[in-house]
Amino acid sequence: MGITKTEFFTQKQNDTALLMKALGHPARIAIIEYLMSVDACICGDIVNELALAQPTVSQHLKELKNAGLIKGNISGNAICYCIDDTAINTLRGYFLEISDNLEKKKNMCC
Amino acid sequence: MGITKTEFFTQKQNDTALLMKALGHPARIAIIEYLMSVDACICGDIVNELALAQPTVSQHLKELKNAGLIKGNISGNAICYCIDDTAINTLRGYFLEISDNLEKKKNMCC
DNA sequence: TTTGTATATTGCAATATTACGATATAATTT
DNA sequence: AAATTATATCGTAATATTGCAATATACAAA
Repeated sequence: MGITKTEFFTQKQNDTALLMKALGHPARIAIIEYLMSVDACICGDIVNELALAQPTVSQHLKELKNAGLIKGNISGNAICYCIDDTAINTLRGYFLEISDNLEKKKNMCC
Repeated sequence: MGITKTEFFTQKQNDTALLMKALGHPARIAIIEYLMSVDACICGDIVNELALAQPTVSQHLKELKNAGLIKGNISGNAICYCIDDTAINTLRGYFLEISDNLEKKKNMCC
């Protein structure tokens, strides 16, 4: 059907999946990496950086924003986007937890 | 168009996006968390766990496997799936790096 | 060897995503 | 105010994803 059955999963599982999904496109990875590499962060720079059309970049920025991965401040007639550390820290914690867990039961399986 | 323009991004960006995308669905998050929670790991258990039909679960397992997030060993007429720590460590490292980077330039932007 | 059990594959309908031209909005400059 | 600049939204075509019934495969047990 193409429709995800979110009702069968926990809130946390759905939230985690949404965060990961938002990062599941190279353009959005590139945006995050670009925002990480610069101090100033204006949307126009991202459009120039990405080799995608401006509406496409705008759409990707919107998805990152909806997921809570970036935040945008209006700054004159431009918009300053930057990474939201809350989401990043959530994901950092998530993978640290899995990694620690795997470390503990090394060679217990497969 | 619906087709991702991978040629505009680096190999690493595309690879990272594929890993993230594989985790961008609650069923696949649930599978990873289930594999983490148990010592034995047989596909049938996952089907019982998930409230999704067997072909659907099989498809999600395939995607996780293609992404390198899990590996499967044939064990009799069942298959033993478990988490591949290499991919998890890659993700852990990725988010640690971003997190560290954000820490450094605290309040530099937005 | 037939029957059962476990998993994968195929085929397809419903829905979502990607990309972008055209256009809208909103602040800035002239 | 008109023109310019920066970004968002709309509409739409192409493609991808999700989910599952039906079926195939492959091993195990009787």
